[in-house]
Amino acid sequence: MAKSRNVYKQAYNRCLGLLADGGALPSEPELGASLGVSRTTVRSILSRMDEHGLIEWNKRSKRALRRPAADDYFPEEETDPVSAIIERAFMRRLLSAEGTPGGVINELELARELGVGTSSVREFLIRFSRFGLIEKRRNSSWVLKGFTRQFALELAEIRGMFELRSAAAFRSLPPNHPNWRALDAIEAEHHAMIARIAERYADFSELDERFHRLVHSASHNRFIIDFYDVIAMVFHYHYQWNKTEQRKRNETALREHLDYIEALKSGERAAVEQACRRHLKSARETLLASVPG
Amino acid sequence: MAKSRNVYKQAYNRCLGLLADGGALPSEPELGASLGVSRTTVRSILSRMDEHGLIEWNKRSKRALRRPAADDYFPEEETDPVSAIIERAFMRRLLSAEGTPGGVINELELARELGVGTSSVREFLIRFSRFGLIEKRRNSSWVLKGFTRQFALELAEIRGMFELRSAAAFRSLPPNHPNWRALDAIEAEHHAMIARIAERYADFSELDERFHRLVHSASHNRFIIDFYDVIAMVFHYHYQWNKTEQRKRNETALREHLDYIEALKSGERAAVEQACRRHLKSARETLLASVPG
DNA sequence: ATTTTGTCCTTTATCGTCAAAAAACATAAA
DNA sequence: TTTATGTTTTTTGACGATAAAGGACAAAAT
Repeated sequence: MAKSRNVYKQAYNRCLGLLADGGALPSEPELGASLGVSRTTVRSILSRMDEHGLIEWNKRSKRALRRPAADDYFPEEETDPVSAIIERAFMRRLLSAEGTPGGVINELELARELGVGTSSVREFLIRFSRFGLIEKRRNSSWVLKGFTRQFALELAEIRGMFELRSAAAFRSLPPNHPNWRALDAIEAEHHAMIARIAERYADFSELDERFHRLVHSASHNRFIIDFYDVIAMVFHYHYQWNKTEQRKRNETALREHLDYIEALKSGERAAVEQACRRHLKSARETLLASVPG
Repeated sequence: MAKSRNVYKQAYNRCLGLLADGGALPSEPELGASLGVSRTTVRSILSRMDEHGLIEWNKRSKRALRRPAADDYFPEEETDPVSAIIERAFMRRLLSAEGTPGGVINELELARELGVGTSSVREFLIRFSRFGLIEKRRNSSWVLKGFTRQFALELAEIRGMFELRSAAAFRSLPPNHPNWRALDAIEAEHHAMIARIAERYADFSELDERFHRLVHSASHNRFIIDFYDVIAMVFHYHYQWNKTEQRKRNETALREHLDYIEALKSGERAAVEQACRRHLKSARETLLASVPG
C-alpha cells in the first residue's frame, strides 16, 4: 500500500483555518511555506477546496466562497502519521501491566492489532530502542526491559550530569547571545502561569520542555541535546497517565525554574549549581515516587 | 525476497571447524548451543554436511567421514548479514570525500548501488542515526552532518564525563566483585601485548574496546554503556582507514591503560581521576589530529 | 526580471509477500 | 524420566510494488 495521506489531511485542516481569516488565499509557494508542505500537496488541498465549494480556484485567483464548517475538517485521528499511532499504542502497553520486564514484543501481533504493516512496527521499534527500554535479540524478538525504578535512576543520573553541564555553559554565554532574550521570554511565561496557576497548571509540561531544551542548547553538544528526547518522552507519556498531585508538583517546579533562571542571570557559578541541583533533586524524586517497585 | 542465509552459512563454517577437531558431532541441541543457532539451522547444516560427504548422519550418529577442505567453506562475504554490508559501504562513504556535511543521502540510490532492498537501507539509517552523524527531515531525505572536528569534540566531551564517572564507580566496587578478576585478566593481556608490541600492535583496538567496556560496566547505567557503541564505531572505522603512527599511538595507549588499571586497583580517588584524565586527553588529541578541519 | 502556474519526474512511506530462522509440540530412544 | 529426534507452527529478515509527497523545469503571467 502507499503512504497514508496524513500530511495532506493535516495541512488541509490548517488551511481551513487560514481560510476563516482572510477572504482569499495567497500564491501556491506562499501557501506551501506557511503550511510547511510542498506545492504538490498545496495543489491537492486547493483541488479539494474547490470541489467542496469552499473556494473558487482559477489559476491565480483563490477566492473564498464560504466559511468552513465543522464537517469540512478531516477527523483528527486521520491526521496522525502511522508512526505516531504506533508510538501511542506501544507506550500505553509499556506503562500498563503488560509492560512487565522480560516480556517479549511480537512485531506481527502488534502490527495486526494496530492494523498497520510490519515494517512500520519494525522501524518504530528500532527508533524507540535508543530510549533504553527495549532490546533486540539477534534473529529473535524484542525484549522489554520495562519502565522500572532502575530505569528512572539511570535516567536521572545522566540527566543530572547533562543539565549541570548545560547550565554551566549557559551561565557563561556572552551577554548579547540570543539565548538570554529567549530566557527572558520564558521567564515571563513562568510568571504568567503562576499568576493563574489554577487554570493553567496543565500547560506546564510544554513550558517545562521548552525551558530545559533552551538550557541544553547552550551545551552545543548534540548528544546532550538529543538525550533530552528521552526525558521528554518519559515525561510526556508517564505524566499523561499519572496525574496525582499534578497541580502541586507543577507549581513547585515553576518556582524552582524561576530560582534557576535567576541564578543563571546572576552569573554566579555556585548559585547556578545550587538551583540546578535543587530542581534536579525534586524532579528525580517526583519521577521515582510514581514508578512501581 | 526472503532473508539471506547468512546465519546458516556462518554457522556452517564454524561447524566445519568443530568437525576438524573431534571424530563425531554432539546432539542437535548441544550443537545449536555451541554454534549459537536454533535447532532448525543445525539440521540444515547437518543435511548439507551429509550430502557433501563430510559426515554420515543417521539419527543420533553423526560420524565424520573426511576432513573439511578449503572449498567446503562458504565464502566469507556471504556470511555477513545485509546490515553489515550496508554499514561498511556507508561508513566508507562517510569518511571519504563524499561525506561532506550538508550532503543528502538517497535511500533508493544507496539501495540500488549495494544491490539490497530499500527497507534494509532505511532500517540501517534509522539505527545509525543515534550516532549523531545524520539527521532526518520529515518526508524527505537524510542529511549528512559529517564526521567533523566539531563532532569529535562533542563526542570527546561526553566520553570524558562518562568515563570519569564509570572509573569512580569501578574503584568503589567491592573486592569480591567479578570485575576485579576480569581486570586482572585484561591487565595480563596488556603486558603480553607490550612484550611483543612489534608483532601485535594491530590487535590493540579489540583489547582497548574490551577494557573500556569493562570499566563502563561498573557504572550500571545503560545510557553510559550504550554510548560506548558510538565510540567503538568511530574508532573501528576511523582507524581502519587511518593508520598513521598506529604503532606508536597504540603503545602509548597500552601504557596509559596500565597506569589507569593500577590506579583503579589502588582505590585512590585522586589517582584514578588523574590516570583517567591523562588517557582521555591523549585519546582526544589523537582523534582530533586525524579529523579534517 | 521575478514570481506563479502547469507538467513531469524522483523519492519516501507503507504494505503484502515469501523464505530463513526460531520456537513449540509430539514422538521415540536412552 | 530425561534427553534426542521428527514435525509443524510462528516469527523474523529482506524485498518489490504502489501511491503520497517532494522537487525540478519550462511556459505563462505580473
